[in-house]
Amino acid sequence: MPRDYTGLAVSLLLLMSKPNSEDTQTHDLYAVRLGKLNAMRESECDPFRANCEQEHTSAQARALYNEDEENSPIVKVAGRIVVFRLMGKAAFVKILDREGKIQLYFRRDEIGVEAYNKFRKLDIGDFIGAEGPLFKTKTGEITVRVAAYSLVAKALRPLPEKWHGLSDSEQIYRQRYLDLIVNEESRERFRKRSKIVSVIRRFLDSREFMEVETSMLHSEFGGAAAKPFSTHFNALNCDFYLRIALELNLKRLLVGGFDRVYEIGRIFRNEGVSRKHSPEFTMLEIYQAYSDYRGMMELVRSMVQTVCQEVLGKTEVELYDGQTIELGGQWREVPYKELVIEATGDPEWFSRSKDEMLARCAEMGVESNPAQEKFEITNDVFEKRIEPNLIQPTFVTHLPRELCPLAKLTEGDESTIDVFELCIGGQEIAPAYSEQNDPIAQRDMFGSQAGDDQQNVDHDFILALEHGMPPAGGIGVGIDRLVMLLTGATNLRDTILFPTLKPAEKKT
RNA sequence: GGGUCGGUAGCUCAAUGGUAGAGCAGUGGCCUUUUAAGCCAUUGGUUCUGGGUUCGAUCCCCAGCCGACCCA
Repeated sequence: MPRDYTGLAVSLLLLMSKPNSEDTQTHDLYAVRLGKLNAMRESECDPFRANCEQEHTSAQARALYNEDEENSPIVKVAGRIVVFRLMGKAAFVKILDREGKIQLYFRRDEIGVEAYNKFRKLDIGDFIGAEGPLFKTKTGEITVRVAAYSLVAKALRPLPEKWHGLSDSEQIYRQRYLDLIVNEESRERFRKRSKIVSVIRRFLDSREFMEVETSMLHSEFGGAAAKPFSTHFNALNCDFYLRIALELNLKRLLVGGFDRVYEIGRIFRNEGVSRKHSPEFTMLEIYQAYSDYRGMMELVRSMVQTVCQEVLGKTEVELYDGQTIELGGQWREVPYKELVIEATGDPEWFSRSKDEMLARCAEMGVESNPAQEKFEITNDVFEKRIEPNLIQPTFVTHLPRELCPLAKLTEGDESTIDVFELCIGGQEIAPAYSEQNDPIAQRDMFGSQAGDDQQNVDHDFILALEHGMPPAGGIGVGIDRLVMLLTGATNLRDTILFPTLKPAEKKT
Protein backbone atom coordinates (compact mmCIF):
# COMPACT_ATOMS: atom_id res chain seq x y z
CA MET A 1 0.00 0.00 0.00
CA PRO A 2 1.42 3.38 -0.90
CA ARG A 3 2.29 5.46 2.13
CA ASP A 4 2.39 8.72 0.27
CA TYR A 5 -1.15 9.51 -0.83
CA THR A 6 -0.17 13.08 -1.77
CA GLY A 7 2.36 11.78 -4.27
CA LEU A 8 -0.21 9.37 -5.61
CA ALA A 9 -2.77 12.13 -6.01
CA VAL A 10 -0.29 14.35 -7.80
CA SER A 11 0.72 11.59 -10.15
CA LEU A 12 -2.92 10.90 -10.92
CA LEU A 13 -3.43 14.58 -11.65
CA LEU A 14 -0.41 14.56 -13.91
CA LEU A 15 -1.70 11.51 -15.71
CA MET A 16 -5.09 13.13 -16.21
CA SER A 17 -3.72 16.42 -17.44
CA LYS A 18 -1.15 14.77 -19.69
CA PRO A 19 -2.91 11.92 -21.42
CA ASN A 20 -0.13 11.62 -23.97
CA SER A 21 2.76 11.90 -21.54
CA GLU A 22 4.95 10.05 -24.06
CA ASP A 23 5.07 12.90 -26.54
CA THR A 24 4.04 15.95 -24.55
CA GLN A 25 6.66 17.54 -22.36
CA THR A 26 6.21 19.65 -19.32
CA HIS A 27 8.44 22.65 -18.67
CA ASP A 28 8.06 22.44 -14.93
CA LEU A 29 11.28 20.86 -13.70
CA TYR A 30 9.65 19.81 -10.45
CA ALA A 31 6.76 18.09 -12.23
CA VAL A 32 9.14 16.22 -14.53
CA ARG A 33 11.05 14.83 -11.59
CA LEU A 34 7.90 14.08 -9.64
CA GLY A 35 6.70 12.14 -12.67
CA LYS A 36 9.91 10.10 -12.68
CA LEU A 37 9.56 9.49 -8.97
CA ASN A 38 6.03 8.22 -9.31
CA ALA A 39 6.96 6.04 -12.25
CA MET A 40 9.60 4.45 -10.00
CA ARG A 41 7.09 3.82 -7.25
CA GLU A 42 4.75 2.21 -9.73
CA SER A 43 7.53 -0.09 -10.89
CA GLU A 44 8.26 -1.08 -7.28
CA CYS A 45 11.56 0.76 -7.23
CA ASP A 46 11.87 2.71 -4.00
CA PRO A 47 13.17 6.23 -4.73
CA PHE A 48 14.03 6.74 -1.05
CA ARG A 49 15.75 3.59 0.06
CA ALA A 50 16.24 2.86 3.73
CA ASN A 51 19.99 2.88 3.45
CA CYS A 52 22.96 2.19 1.23
CA GLU A 53 26.45 1.01 2.03
CA GLN A 54 29.20 3.56 1.58
CA GLU A 55 32.27 1.45 2.11
CA HIS A 56 34.61 4.01 0.62
CA THR A 57 34.54 7.75 0.42
CA SER A 58 35.62 9.31 -2.86
CA ALA A 59 39.11 9.93 -1.49
CA GLN A 60 39.44 6.47 0.05
CA ALA A 61 38.37 4.88 -3.21
CA ARG A 62 40.86 6.88 -5.24
CA ALA A 63 43.64 5.95 -2.82
CA LEU A 64 43.00 2.26 -3.57
CA TYR A 65 43.89 2.64 -7.24
CA ASN A 66 46.94 0.82 -8.54
CA GLU A 67 48.39 0.44 -12.01
CA ASP A 68 47.42 -3.23 -12.23
CA GLU A 69 43.87 -2.52 -13.37
CA GLU A 70 43.18 -6.21 -14.09
CA ASN A 71 43.26 -6.85 -10.36
CA SER A 72 41.70 -3.63 -9.19
CA PRO A 73 39.90 -3.78 -5.86
CA ILE A 74 36.12 -3.33 -5.92
CA VAL A 75 35.03 -0.08 -4.30
CA LYS A 76 31.60 0.84 -2.99
CA VAL A 77 30.87 4.55 -3.10
CA ALA A 78 27.80 6.69 -2.58
CA GLY A 79 26.96 10.31 -3.13
CA ARG A 80 24.98 12.95 -4.96
CA ILE A 81 25.15 13.15 -8.74
CA VAL A 82 26.65 16.50 -9.69
CA VAL A 83 27.79 15.82 -13.26
CA PHE A 84 25.87 13.68 -15.75
CA ARG A 85 27.30 13.06 -19.23
CA LEU A 86 25.35 10.63 -21.28
CA MET A 87 26.99 9.36 -24.47
CA GLY A 88 24.62 6.88 -25.97
CA LYS A 89 25.45 3.48 -24.59
CA ALA A 90 27.94 4.74 -22.01
CA ALA A 91 28.04 7.62 -19.58
CA PHE A 92 30.26 9.49 -17.17
CA VAL A 93 28.81 10.64 -13.89
CA LYS A 94 30.43 12.42 -10.99
CA ILE A 95 29.14 12.02 -7.48
CA LEU A 96 29.86 14.24 -4.53
CA ASP A 97 30.37 12.91 -1.02
CA ARG A 98 31.75 14.45 2.14
CA GLU A 99 35.31 14.33 0.87
CA GLY A 100 34.74 15.49 -2.66
CA LYS A 101 33.94 14.05 -6.07
CA ILE A 102 34.66 10.81 -7.82
CA GLN A 103 33.88 9.87 -11.39
CA LEU A 104 31.79 6.83 -12.31
CA TYR A 105 31.70 5.18 -15.73
CA PHE A 106 28.53 3.38 -16.76
CA ARG A 107 28.36 1.05 -19.76
CA ARG A 108 25.22 -0.57 -21.06
CA ASP A 109 27.01 -3.80 -21.88
CA GLU A 110 28.28 -4.03 -18.30
CA ILE A 111 25.23 -3.22 -16.21
CA GLY A 112 22.63 -4.58 -18.63
CA VAL A 113 20.01 -2.96 -20.82
CA GLU A 114 17.29 -2.75 -18.21
CA ALA A 115 19.50 -1.22 -15.51
CA TYR A 116 21.01 1.14 -18.06
CA ASN A 117 17.63 2.39 -19.20
CA LYS A 118 16.68 3.13 -15.62
CA PHE A 119 20.03 4.81 -15.08
CA ARG A 120 19.40 7.11 -18.04
CA LYS A 121 16.39 8.54 -16.24
CA LEU A 122 18.40 9.68 -13.22
CA ASP A 123 18.74 13.39 -12.58
CA ILE A 124 21.53 15.63 -11.42
CA GLY A 125 20.99 15.94 -7.67
CA ASP A 126 19.91 12.33 -7.10
CA PHE A 127 21.83 10.21 -4.60
CA ILE A 128 23.16 6.89 -5.82
CA GLY A 129 25.35 4.10 -4.55
CA ALA A 130 27.66 2.30 -6.98
CA GLU A 131 30.30 -0.39 -6.93
CA GLY A 132 32.93 -1.64 -9.30
CA PRO A 133 36.67 -1.76 -10.03
CA LEU A 134 38.87 1.28 -10.58
CA PHE A 135 40.51 2.35 -13.80
CA LYS A 136 42.16 5.42 -15.26
CA THR A 137 40.58 7.19 -18.22
CA LYS A 138 42.47 8.41 -21.25
CA THR A 139 42.92 11.75 -19.55
CA GLY A 140 44.18 10.09 -16.37
CA GLU A 141 41.21 10.44 -14.06
CA ILE A 142 40.70 7.61 -11.59
CA THR A 143 37.18 6.33 -12.20
CA VAL A 144 34.89 3.59 -10.95
CA ARG A 145 33.78 1.21 -13.72
CA VAL A 146 30.29 0.59 -12.41
CA ALA A 147 29.22 -3.03 -12.15
CA ALA A 148 26.08 -2.29 -10.15
CA TYR A 149 24.36 0.81 -8.90
CA SER A 150 21.21 1.85 -7.10
CA LEU A 151 19.27 5.03 -6.63
CA VAL A 152 19.06 5.74 -2.93
CA ALA A 153 17.37 9.14 -2.76
CA LYS A 154 15.59 11.09 -5.44
CA ALA A 155 15.97 14.88 -5.76
CA LEU A 156 12.88 16.72 -6.90
CA ARG A 157 14.53 20.11 -7.36
CA PRO A 158 17.31 20.96 -9.80
CA LEU A 159 20.73 22.10 -8.62
CA PRO A 160 22.09 25.54 -9.54
CA GLU A 161 24.24 25.92 -12.62
CA LYS A 162 27.23 23.61 -12.67
CA TRP A 163 29.87 26.05 -13.86
CA HIS A 164 29.12 29.35 -12.12
CA GLY A 165 27.57 27.79 -9.03
CA LEU A 166 25.33 29.95 -6.92
CA SER A 167 26.33 33.60 -6.80
CA ASP A 168 23.26 35.43 -5.52
CA SER A 169 24.41 36.19 -1.99
CA GLU A 170 20.89 36.20 -0.65
CA GLN A 171 20.24 32.71 -1.92
CA ILE A 172 23.66 31.57 -0.73
CA TYR A 173 22.67 32.56 2.82
CA ARG A 174 19.04 31.48 2.71
CA GLN A 175 19.70 28.15 1.01
CA ARG A 176 23.17 27.43 2.33
CA TYR A 177 22.76 23.76 1.44
CA LEU A 178 22.78 24.69 -2.26
CA ASP A 179 25.87 26.81 -1.78
CA LEU A 180 27.58 23.88 -0.08
CA ILE A 181 26.67 21.48 -2.89
CA VAL A 182 27.84 23.62 -5.78
CA ASN A 183 30.46 26.00 -4.38
CA GLU A 184 33.53 24.06 -3.42
CA GLU A 185 35.35 27.00 -1.82
CA SER A 186 32.40 27.48 0.49
CA ARG A 187 32.37 23.80 1.41
CA GLU A 188 36.08 24.01 2.11
CA ARG A 189 35.74 27.16 4.23
CA PHE A 190 33.23 25.53 6.58
CA ARG A 191 35.33 22.40 6.82
CA LYS A 192 38.21 24.60 7.89
CA ARG A 193 36.03 26.36 10.41
CA SER A 194 35.13 23.06 12.00
CA LYS A 195 38.74 22.00 12.07
CA ILE A 196 39.85 25.29 13.59
CA VAL A 197 37.43 24.84 16.48
CA SER A 198 38.44 21.25 17.02
CA VAL A 199 42.16 22.11 17.05
CA ILE A 200 41.46 24.87 19.57
CA ARG A 201 39.70 22.38 21.82
CA ARG A 202 42.55 19.91 21.58
CA PHE A 203 45.09 22.64 22.26
CA LEU A 204 43.30 23.89 25.35
CA ASP A 205 42.59 20.39 26.58
CA SER A 206 46.30 19.61 26.28
CA ARG A 207 47.00 22.54 28.57
CA GLU A 208 44.56 21.16 31.10
CA PHE A 209 41.79 23.64 30.52
CA MET A 210 38.29 22.47 31.26
CA GLU A 211 35.52 23.20 28.80
CA VAL A 212 32.30 24.48 30.36
CA GLU A 213 28.90 25.61 29.18
CA THR A 214 27.30 28.50 31.00
CA SER A 215 23.85 30.00 30.70
CA MET A 216 22.73 32.01 27.71
CA LEU A 217 19.74 33.59 29.43
CA HIS A 218 20.88 36.30 31.81
CA SER A 219 18.84 38.48 34.11
CA GLU A 220 21.58 41.13 33.98
CA PHE A 221 23.72 41.79 30.94
CA GLY A 222 27.36 42.44 31.52
CA GLY A 223 30.94 41.61 30.65
CA ALA A 224 30.95 43.88 27.64
CA ALA A 225 29.58 47.14 26.32
CA ALA A 226 26.82 46.08 23.95
CA LYS A 227 23.07 46.19 23.57
CA PRO A 228 21.39 42.89 24.39
CA PHE A 229 18.43 41.04 22.92
CA SER A 230 15.57 40.62 25.37
CA THR A 231 13.24 37.73 25.72
CA HIS A 232 10.56 36.57 28.08
CA PHE A 233 10.43 33.46 30.23
CA ASN A 234 6.76 32.53 30.59
CA ALA A 235 7.05 30.08 33.49
CA LEU A 236 8.93 32.54 35.68
CA ASN A 237 7.08 35.50 34.20
CA CYS A 238 10.21 37.58 33.91
CA ASP A 239 12.37 39.06 31.20
CA PHE A 240 15.79 37.79 30.33
CA TYR A 241 18.62 38.98 28.14
CA LEU A 242 20.57 36.82 25.74
CA ARG A 243 24.17 36.92 26.88
CA ILE A 244 26.48 39.53 25.38
CA ALA A 245 29.66 37.96 26.81
CA LEU A 246 30.83 34.85 28.63
CA GLU A 247 33.08 36.69 31.05
CA LEU A 248 31.20 37.05 34.31
CA ASN A 249 30.05 33.45 34.58
CA LEU A 250 33.50 32.12 33.77
CA LYS A 251 35.02 34.28 36.49
CA ARG A 252 32.44 32.93 38.92
CA LEU A 253 33.90 29.55 38.07
CA LEU A 254 37.38 30.83 38.97
CA VAL A 255 35.90 31.83 42.32
CA GLY A 256 34.46 28.33 42.53
CA GLY A 257 37.88 26.79 42.09
CA PHE A 258 37.92 25.76 38.45
CA ASP A 259 41.35 27.22 37.77
CA ARG A 260 41.44 26.82 34.04
CA VAL A 261 38.20 27.13 32.14
CA TYR A 262 37.09 27.98 28.67
CA GLU A 263 33.85 28.20 26.79
CA ILE A 264 33.18 28.31 23.08
CA GLY A 265 29.72 29.66 22.62
CA ARG A 266 27.34 31.90 20.84
CA ILE A 267 26.82 35.41 22.11
CA PHE A 268 24.26 37.93 20.93
CA ARG A 269 24.58 41.65 20.40
CA ASN A 270 21.62 43.70 19.33
CA GLU A 271 23.56 46.01 17.05
CA GLY A 272 24.02 46.57 13.36
CA VAL A 273 25.25 44.06 10.85
CA SER A 274 28.23 44.70 8.64
CA ARG A 275 31.07 42.92 6.94
CA LYS A 276 32.68 42.50 10.36
CA HIS A 277 29.64 42.28 12.65
CA SER A 278 26.92 39.74 13.09
CA PRO A 279 24.17 39.83 15.74
CA GLU A 280 25.07 36.31 16.82
CA PHE A 281 28.64 35.19 16.75
CA THR A 282 30.90 32.67 18.38
CA MET A 283 33.21 33.67 21.17
CA LEU A 284 35.96 31.73 22.83
CA GLU A 285 36.81 32.96 26.30
CA ILE A 286 39.62 31.46 28.34
CA TYR A 287 40.45 32.10 32.00
CA GLN A 288 43.55 30.86 33.71
CA ALA A 289 44.16 31.36 37.43
CA TYR A 290 47.71 32.21 38.56
CA SER A 291 48.38 33.85 35.23
CA ASP A 292 47.99 37.36 33.85
CA TYR A 293 47.78 39.19 30.54
CA ARG A 294 51.38 38.29 29.78
CA GLY A 295 50.58 34.62 30.24
CA MET A 296 47.68 35.10 27.84
CA MET A 297 50.10 36.45 25.23
CA GLU A 298 52.03 33.20 25.17
CA LEU A 299 48.83 31.18 25.26
CA VAL A 300 47.09 32.89 22.38
CA ARG A 301 50.19 33.09 20.21
CA SER A 302 50.87 29.43 20.68
CA MET A 303 47.21 28.57 20.10
CA VAL A 304 46.87 30.59 16.89
CA GLN A 305 50.15 29.20 15.58
CA THR A 306 49.07 25.63 16.33
CA VAL A 307 45.69 26.13 14.71
CA CYS A 308 47.18 27.74 11.63
CA GLN A 309 49.84 25.08 11.24
CA GLU A 310 47.38 22.21 11.64
CA VAL A 311 44.64 23.66 9.48
CA LEU A 312 46.69 25.29 6.73
CA GLY A 313 49.91 23.32 7.05
CA LYS A 314 51.94 26.52 7.33
CA THR A 315 52.13 29.65 9.45
CA GLU A 316 51.66 32.05 6.59
CA VAL A 317 48.27 33.43 5.66
CA GLU A 318 47.34 35.22 2.47
CA LEU A 319 44.72 37.93 2.64
CA TYR A 320 42.18 38.39 -0.13
CA ASP A 321 43.95 41.59 -1.17
CA GLY A 322 47.23 39.76 -1.72
CA GLN A 323 48.95 40.78 1.51
CA THR A 324 50.74 38.06 3.41
CA ILE A 325 50.63 37.64 7.16
CA GLU A 326 53.35 35.72 8.94
CA LEU A 327 51.99 34.14 12.10
CA GLY A 328 55.15 32.26 13.02
CA GLY A 329 57.78 33.34 15.55
CA GLN A 330 57.43 36.11 18.13
CA TRP A 331 54.84 38.83 17.67
CA ARG A 332 55.29 42.55 17.91
CA GLU A 333 54.33 44.13 21.21
CA VAL A 334 53.70 47.86 21.49
CA PRO A 335 51.95 50.12 24.00
CA TYR A 336 48.72 51.83 22.92
CA LYS A 337 50.08 55.25 23.84
CA GLU A 338 53.10 54.81 21.62
CA LEU A 339 50.93 53.98 18.62
CA VAL A 340 48.67 56.96 19.26
CA ILE A 341 51.62 59.35 19.56
CA GLU A 342 53.06 57.96 16.36
CA ALA A 343 49.76 58.26 14.48
CA THR A 344 49.02 61.81 15.67
CA GLY A 345 52.63 62.92 15.46
CA ASP A 346 52.13 64.57 18.84
CA PRO A 347 54.30 63.42 21.78
CA GLU A 348 52.12 65.50 24.14
CA TRP A 349 48.85 64.05 22.85
CA PHE A 350 47.68 62.69 26.18
CA SER A 351 48.06 66.04 27.96
CA ARG A 352 46.21 67.98 25.25
CA SER A 353 42.81 69.55 25.86
CA LYS A 354 39.75 68.10 24.24
CA ASP A 355 39.58 70.96 21.74
CA GLU A 356 43.19 70.40 20.71
CA MET A 357 42.49 66.72 20.21
CA LEU A 358 39.42 67.44 18.09
CA ALA A 359 41.39 69.92 15.99
CA ARG A 360 44.10 67.34 15.32
CA CYS A 361 41.46 64.73 14.46
CA ALA A 362 39.92 67.10 11.94
CA GLU A 363 43.38 67.63 10.38
CA MET A 364 43.86 63.88 10.10
CA GLY A 365 40.42 63.36 8.66
CA VAL A 366 39.21 61.35 11.62
CA GLU A 367 35.58 62.09 12.36
CA SER A 368 35.02 62.48 16.05
CA ASN A 369 31.99 63.45 18.05
CA PRO A 370 32.76 66.57 20.19
CA ALA A 371 30.44 65.29 22.91
CA GLN A 372 32.80 62.37 23.56
CA GLU A 373 35.32 62.07 26.37
CA LYS A 374 39.02 62.44 25.61
CA PHE A 375 39.68 58.70 25.81
CA GLU A 376 36.90 58.11 23.31
CA ILE A 377 38.36 60.63 20.89
CA THR A 378 41.73 58.94 21.26
CA ASN A 379 40.10 55.61 20.59
CA ASP A 380 38.57 56.98 17.39
CA VAL A 381 42.11 57.69 16.24
CA PHE A 382 43.11 54.16 17.20
CA GLU A 383 40.20 52.49 15.42
CA LYS A 384 40.40 54.56 12.25
CA ARG A 385 44.09 55.28 11.80
CA ILE A 386 45.98 52.58 13.69
CA GLU A 387 44.07 49.31 13.87
CA PRO A 388 43.47 49.00 10.10
CA ASN A 389 47.24 49.20 9.57
CA LEU A 390 48.15 46.48 12.05
CA ILE A 391 48.40 43.73 9.46
CA GLN A 392 51.12 41.56 11.02
CA PRO A 393 50.17 40.13 14.42
CA THR A 394 50.55 42.82 17.07
CA PHE A 395 49.88 42.92 20.78
CA VAL A 396 48.72 46.43 21.60
CA THR A 397 49.29 46.76 25.35
CA HIS A 398 48.35 49.08 28.20
CA LEU A 399 45.09 50.53 26.99
CA PRO A 400 43.52 53.48 28.86
CA ARG A 401 41.69 52.27 31.96
CA GLU A 402 38.36 53.70 30.80
CA LEU A 403 38.20 51.23 27.92
CA CYS A 404 37.80 48.23 30.12
CA PRO A 405 36.34 48.15 33.63
CA LEU A 406 37.17 44.51 34.29
CA ALA A 407 40.97 44.60 34.16
CA LYS A 408 43.66 45.42 36.67
CA LEU A 409 45.42 48.78 36.68
CA THR A 410 49.04 48.83 35.58
CA GLU A 411 51.43 49.06 38.50
CA GLY A 412 53.16 52.43 38.40
CA ASP A 413 50.78 53.94 35.83
CA GLU A 414 47.20 54.03 37.03
CA SER A 415 45.98 55.61 33.77
CA THR A 416 46.36 52.31 31.97
CA ILE A 417 45.37 48.70 32.50
CA ASP A 418 47.21 45.42 32.22
CA VAL A 419 45.71 44.30 28.95
CA PHE A 420 46.51 43.68 25.34
CA GLU A 421 44.46 43.71 22.23
CA LEU A 422 45.68 41.31 19.58
CA CYS A 423 45.32 42.78 16.11
CA ILE A 424 45.91 40.78 12.94
CA GLY A 425 45.04 41.72 9.40
CA GLY A 426 43.79 45.14 10.51
CA GLN A 427 41.18 43.63 12.79
CA GLU A 428 40.87 43.12 16.49
CA ILE A 429 41.04 39.37 17.04
CA ALA A 430 41.41 38.96 20.78
CA PRO A 431 41.47 41.21 23.85
CA ALA A 432 43.10 39.87 27.01
CA TYR A 433 43.42 41.13 30.57
CA SER A 434 44.94 40.66 33.91
CA GLU A 435 41.52 40.17 35.44
CA GLN A 436 40.32 42.49 38.15
CA ASN A 437 39.83 40.47 41.33
CA ASP A 438 39.56 43.29 43.87
CA PRO A 439 35.83 43.54 44.62
CA ILE A 440 36.11 47.06 46.03
CA ALA A 441 37.94 48.36 42.97
CA GLN A 442 35.53 46.46 40.76
CA ARG A 443 32.51 48.03 42.45
CA ASP A 444 34.04 51.50 42.08
CA MET A 445 34.76 50.87 38.43
CA PHE A 446 31.24 49.64 37.74
CA GLY A 447 29.87 52.60 39.68
CA SER A 448 31.83 55.21 37.78
CA GLN A 449 30.91 53.57 34.52
CA ALA A 450 27.25 53.14 35.25
CA GLY A 451 26.88 56.69 36.56
CA ASP A 452 23.49 57.23 38.13
CA ASP A 453 22.09 54.09 36.61
CA GLN A 454 23.01 51.65 39.37
CA GLN A 455 20.99 48.90 37.71
CA ASN A 456 23.94 48.17 35.46
CA VAL A 457 26.09 47.11 38.40
CA ASP A 458 26.07 43.36 38.63
CA HIS A 459 25.87 43.03 42.42
CA ASP A 460 25.77 39.27 42.23
CA PHE A 461 29.10 39.30 40.42
CA ILE A 462 30.62 41.61 43.05
CA LEU A 463 29.33 39.21 45.69
CA ALA A 464 31.19 36.40 43.99
CA LEU A 465 34.41 38.46 43.89
CA GLU A 466 34.00 39.24 47.59
CA HIS A 467 34.45 35.55 48.26
CA GLY A 468 37.89 35.81 46.69
CA MET A 469 39.02 35.18 43.13
CA PRO A 470 42.57 34.06 42.36
CA PRO A 471 44.72 36.33 40.18
CA ALA A 472 44.03 35.32 36.61
CA GLY A 473 44.57 36.10 33.00
CA GLY A 474 41.63 36.02 30.63
CA ILE A 475 41.22 36.30 26.90
CA GLY A 476 38.39 36.42 24.41
CA VAL A 477 38.83 35.27 20.84
CA GLY A 478 36.30 36.05 18.14
CA ILE A 479 36.09 32.70 16.39
CA ASP A 480 34.34 34.06 13.33
CA ARG A 481 37.06 36.65 12.79
CA LEU A 482 39.76 34.07 13.32
CA VAL A 483 38.07 31.92 10.67
CA MET A 484 37.91 34.92 8.36
CA LEU A 485 41.61 35.42 8.81
CA LEU A 486 42.54 31.80 8.21
CA THR A 487 40.22 31.24 5.26
CA GLY A 488 40.70 34.57 3.51
CA ALA A 489 36.97 35.31 3.73
CA THR A 490 36.09 38.92 3.03
CA ASN A 491 32.85 38.86 4.95
CA LEU A 492 31.96 37.55 8.39
CA ARG A 493 28.75 36.04 7.01
CA ASP A 494 30.80 33.81 4.75
CA THR A 495 32.09 32.12 7.89
CA ILE A 496 28.63 31.66 9.44
CA LEU A 497 26.55 28.80 8.07
CA PHE A 498 23.18 30.42 8.55
CA PRO A 499 23.64 34.15 9.06
CA THR A 500 20.76 36.20 10.40
CA LEU A 501 18.58 37.58 7.60
CA LYS A 502 15.20 39.19 7.46
CA PRO A 503 12.55 36.56 6.82
CA ALA A 504 11.85 36.22 3.13
CA GLU A 505 8.43 36.98 1.78
CA LYS A 506 6.31 33.90 1.98
CA LYS A 507 5.75 32.16 -1.32
CA THR A 508 3.18 29.51 -1.93
C1' G B 1 19.89 54.89 10.62
C1' G B 2 22.24 57.47 5.81
C1' G B 3 24.34 56.86 0.78
C1' U B 4 25.37 53.83 -3.64
C1' C B 5 24.26 49.57 -6.49
C1' G B 6 21.26 45.35 -7.60
C1' G B 7 16.49 42.07 -8.09
C1' U B 8 14.74 39.52 -15.78
C1' A B 9 13.60 31.49 -17.18
C1' G B 10 15.37 26.45 -12.03
C1' C B 11 20.80 28.70 -12.13
C1' U B 12 24.52 32.35 -14.45
C1' C B 13 23.77 36.57 -17.18
C1' A B 14 22.19 39.80 -21.76
C1' A B 15 18.72 43.39 -23.95
C1' U B 16 15.03 47.21 -25.29
C1' G B 17 10.00 53.28 -24.19
C1' G B 18 6.85 49.12 -29.04
C1' U B 19 5.04 41.12 -28.58
C1' A B 20 12.04 39.71 -23.65
C1' G B 21 17.28 36.64 -25.42
C1' A B 22 21.77 33.33 -24.60
C1' G B 23 24.55 29.50 -21.95
C1' C B 24 23.75 25.72 -18.42
C1' A B 25 19.68 22.72 -16.50
C1' G B 26 14.99 20.25 -18.67
C1' U B 27 12.48 17.43 -22.86
C1' G B 28 13.07 14.35 -27.72
C1' G B 29 16.90 12.29 -30.97
C1' C B 30 22.38 10.82 -32.35
C1' C B 31 26.71 9.37 -29.73
C1' U B 32 30.67 3.01 -25.62
C1' U B 33 36.96 6.97 -22.34
C1' U B 34 33.93 12.29 -21.38
C1' U B 35 36.38 16.72 -18.43
C1' A B 36 32.01 23.31 -18.50
C1' A B 37 31.77 16.60 -23.49
C1' G B 38 29.78 17.34 -28.62
C1' C B 39 25.81 17.60 -32.55
C1' C B 40 20.37 18.31 -34.09
C1' A B 41 15.58 19.79 -32.43
C1' U B 42 12.70 21.85 -28.54
C1' U B 43 9.84 23.56 -23.76
C1' G B 44 10.14 27.36 -20.37
C1' G B 45 8.89 34.43 -18.21
C1' U B 46 3.52 38.08 -12.94
C1' U B 47 11.12 41.17 -16.00
C1' C B 48 10.60 41.72 -6.97
C1' U B 49 5.66 44.36 -5.39
C1' G B 50 2.35 48.64 -5.69
C1' G B 51 1.37 53.29 -7.74
C1' G B 52 2.47 57.24 -11.52
C1' U B 53 4.00 59.35 -16.49
C1' U B 54 2.83 57.45 -21.51
C1' C B 55 -1.17 55.56 -27.00
C1' G B 56 2.18 51.84 -24.97
C1' A B 57 6.69 50.61 -19.13
C1' U B 58 10.56 45.17 -17.85
C1' C B 59 13.08 49.95 -19.13
C1' C B 60 11.46 56.57 -17.06
C1' C B 61 9.47 58.66 -12.03
C1' C B 62 7.69 57.73 -6.80
C1' A B 63 6.90 54.43 -2.73
C1' G B 64 7.67 49.69 -0.61
C1' C B 65 10.07 44.70 0.07
C1' C B 66 14.68 41.87 -0.06
C1' G B 67 19.92 41.78 -0.66
C1' A B 68 25.12 43.58 -1.43
C1' C B 69 28.76 47.38 -0.66
C1' C B 70 30.29 51.93 1.83
C1' C B 71 29.44 55.20 5.97
C1' A B 72 27.43 55.99 11.11
